[in-house]
Amino acid sequence: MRAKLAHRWDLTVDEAKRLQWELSARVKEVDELPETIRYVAGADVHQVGNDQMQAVVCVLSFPELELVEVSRAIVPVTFPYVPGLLAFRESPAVLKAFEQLRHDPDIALFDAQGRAHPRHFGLACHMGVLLDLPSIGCAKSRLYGQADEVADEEGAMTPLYDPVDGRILGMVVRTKKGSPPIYVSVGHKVSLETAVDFVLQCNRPGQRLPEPLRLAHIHARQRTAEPPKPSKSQGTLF
DNA sequence: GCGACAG
DNA sequence: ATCTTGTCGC
Repeated sequence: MRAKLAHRWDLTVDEAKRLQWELSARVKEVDELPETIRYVAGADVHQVGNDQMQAVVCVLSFPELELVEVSRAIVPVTFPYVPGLLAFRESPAVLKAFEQLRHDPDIALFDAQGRAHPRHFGLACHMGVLLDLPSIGCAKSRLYGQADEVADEEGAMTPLYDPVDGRILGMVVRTKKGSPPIYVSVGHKVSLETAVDFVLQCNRPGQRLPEPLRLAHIHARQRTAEPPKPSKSQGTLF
C-alpha cells in the first residue's frame, strides 16, 4: 500500500517539529476501522551498520496471529536520532516496506509512540496519517508523559498523562509479569480503549510484545543476505 | 542551568 | 539502535 499523503523528509529540526504540530491536527482518535479485522501489521526498524536503516513489516492473520507476509526495505540514513523526531529517521524505510506489501493490513502496530509524544504526533500517528491506516503506538519505554507505577500483574495498566494539561496520552500496560510495561497510545483512527484492547488481543501468553511486533523485531534484527552482486568472475573464471 | 530523552 | 558472552533465575 502507498501513502495517501506525502511530504519531504529532508527538513531541519525546527521544520520537522512545526510539521508535527500541523499534522497532529489530522489524527483521528475515534474508531474508524473495518468491522472485521483480517490482517494486522507490525512494523519495526533496525539500524544496519552506521548508515542504513532496515524496516520490516510483518502481516499476520487476525485473530489467529499467523504470519502471512514479511516485507523488508533498506534505506540510507538521512536524519539523526533526535528524541521526538524518530519518524524523520525511520519513516522512509517504513513507508517503502509498506509499499511492497501484497497483503494490505487493516491496522498496524508500531514499535514507537503514537499520541504519547511531546507534540502528540509520534511515529505511529505519522504513519497512520500518511498511510491513512488505523494505527497504534506500542513502545518499550517512555518518551513523554507521567504515570503511576503499574501493578506487576499481567493485564494491569495505568494511564499516562500529559504533564501540561493532564490529558490522557496513552496507557502503560503490563503485558508480562516481571517485565517492564509497554506504552500504548493512539496512532490514528482508533480510540485508546480499542488500541489497548487490540494490543492485548495480539499478545501471546508469556510474551511482552504483541505478536506482530515481536515477529517484526525478530525479522528486522536479521540482516538481509546480500543479493549476490553481478560479478564478472562469477561463472566466467576457468 | 539541569535533567530527560521512542529507536 | 549499537558495541557484546555468559549467566542468573523462573
